[in-house]
Amino acid sequence: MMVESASETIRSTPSSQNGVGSLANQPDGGGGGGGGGREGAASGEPNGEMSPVELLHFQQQQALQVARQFLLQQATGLSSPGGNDAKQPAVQVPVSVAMMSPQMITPQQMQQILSPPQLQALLQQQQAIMLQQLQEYYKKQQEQLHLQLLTQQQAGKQQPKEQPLGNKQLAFQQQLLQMQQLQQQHLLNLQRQGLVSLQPGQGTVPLQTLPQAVCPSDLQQLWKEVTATQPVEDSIKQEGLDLTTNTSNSTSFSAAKVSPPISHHSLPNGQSAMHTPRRDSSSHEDNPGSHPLYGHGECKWPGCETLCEDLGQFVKHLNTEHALDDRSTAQCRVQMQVVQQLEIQLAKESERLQAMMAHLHMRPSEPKPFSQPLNLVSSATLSKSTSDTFPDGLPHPPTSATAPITPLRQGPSVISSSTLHNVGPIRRRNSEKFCTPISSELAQNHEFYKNADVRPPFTYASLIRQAILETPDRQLTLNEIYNWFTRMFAYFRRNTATWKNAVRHNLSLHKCFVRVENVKGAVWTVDEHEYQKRRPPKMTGSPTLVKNMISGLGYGALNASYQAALAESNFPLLNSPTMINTSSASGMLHVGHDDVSSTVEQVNSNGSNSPRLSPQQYSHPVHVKEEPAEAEDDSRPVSLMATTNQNVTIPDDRDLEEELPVEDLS
DNA sequence: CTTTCGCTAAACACGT
DNA sequence: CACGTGTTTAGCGAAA
Repeated sequence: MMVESASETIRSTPSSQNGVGSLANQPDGGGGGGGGGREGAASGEPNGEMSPVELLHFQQQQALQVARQFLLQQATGLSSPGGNDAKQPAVQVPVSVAMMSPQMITPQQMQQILSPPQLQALLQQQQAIMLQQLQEYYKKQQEQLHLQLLTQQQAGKQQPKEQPLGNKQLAFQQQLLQMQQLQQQHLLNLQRQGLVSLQPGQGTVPLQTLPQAVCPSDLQQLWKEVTATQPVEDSIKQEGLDLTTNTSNSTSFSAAKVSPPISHHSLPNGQSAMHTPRRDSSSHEDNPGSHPLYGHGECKWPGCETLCEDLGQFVKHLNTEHALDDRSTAQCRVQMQVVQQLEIQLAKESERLQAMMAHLHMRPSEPKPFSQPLNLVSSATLSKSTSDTFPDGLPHPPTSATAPITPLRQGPSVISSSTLHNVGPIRRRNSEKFCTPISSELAQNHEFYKNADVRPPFTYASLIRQAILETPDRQLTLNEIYNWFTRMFAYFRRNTATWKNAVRHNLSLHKCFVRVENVKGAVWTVDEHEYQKRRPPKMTGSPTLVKNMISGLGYGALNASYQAALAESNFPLLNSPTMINTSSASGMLHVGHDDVSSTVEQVNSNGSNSPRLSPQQYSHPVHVKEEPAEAEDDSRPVSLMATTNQNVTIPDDRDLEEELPVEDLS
């Protein structure tokens, strides 16, 4: 009797049991009380033990919150300060999209709705937006205060009598001061995230402590040096020029730039029309009459700052002063380096942010208890696993790092319906479906899963298999499997009891996992044959088969061998469905297409998924969502195209099966 | 509506 | 006895 409710009950209880979950979110629950007193904390409050990292996280979080509030206000039309909202409308769209939705959706949901890269993009976008808004807000506030102050002063002059006035003034000044302090602080925090674009002109902040990265002043310095240094031997010539074009936009540095491209579609709730890229700080580029290197009446060529009355003059200046010569190319190179550095920095910081978000948001503030139940993670495990992780992680810079160089990171752009479904409590089967491209998915996002506490969209079986296949000898002990899970997925660093049980359960339940006695115990191996067999349980031969295979089992059949091979080599490409989908990537496809094709269908229909994909395409699939009937139909044709080869193979699954088994232990 | 699938929970057996 | 490993059963929810 109890049993029945057990699962339900358990689900909810655990969270309380471990309590950790909720507490973790409000780290420093006590600190929370402290509220705004980060300064206090910094100066060594009671909990002076708070590690710098924690502090920083906390600060960041707060800064973000402030920004969010402000944005909400704006979105609500309460724009407080200045009445000149000329630009507001443009901003509002993104705001509503980027900010509001997160509010309505739990972070967790977001995680599940969006594919990792999307998430990344979204996060960054949000950050950028918030930062800009924040900056503007501060500016306005300051102006307003100044104004008020002035008014007061004047009033005071006219009626120089009571002290209340003096008091008022004082109050204002204090307010102003506070404002500035606050601003400084937030901006500082933001800088730490490497996202603020400080421009000499507009930065109100001293910014003495820019993290490790380049700070504007340094930059200027650098520029001067370069400029002074004159010609560099090996001028890059034309190529350099081209590069310039690419980088040019980065003049204003990351924040603003990074996000726009990533953009907004793919937002679950409303693909709210178009959003004008936020302008604010970088007004160029929206205005046809402007130039990325021209702003605020001066030339923005690094280290230049020459005043130009108008665009025409500027252009002239540009052509004369910054023509294609050694110096310019050298500067260009420097700029490239700068940008690169910033990108790296950005990647790092955003990764950190993700981790933070993942960590802080894990608890479902939702009525519906999610499967997320506990944060069992013993700190011990955590630290351990993380350390484990690092070695791996280090070599390759954060996923995002690689991407930024190109216009944007890989943009998955679309939300897979499957993912959408994930939203809820469980990701179950869809994972199954999508597990198909597991290796590729993993390959693409492993960095993400490693650090973000997101449940991977794969079944235990497929994960186990992946783990095993990844090893040279295709065999693992139970413990090694555990380790693989924790190493590869942040998600599995918690609730160990649960998922370990599930792993064991899967191992013994599925025939595809074979236990082999070994000298020093037992190891588990994968019987590919069984594995593939398993998927299409009922549909043998039937026409549906194909479809099922494609959708559900995808993986197994066709790619088995590919998979294996790929897996062996560390699941490098084998790129996902997406690619196909895109077809843009046609080049690479040949290898994986089998696999892909099988998967493609779904992908197409769902529209989503994936990860990497070519950015270009990205704009299209926007609306995806899930349109059952049509989507399917659509997808079909498409997949066919992609699949042609495949179809040839598919006709007889028998064949497939026979083929597959090839390399494993029979 | 039924079946299948995957997940979680839990009981139990065994060996160390 | 505690713990890890395996096996098995049961119930639930989602998808087919």
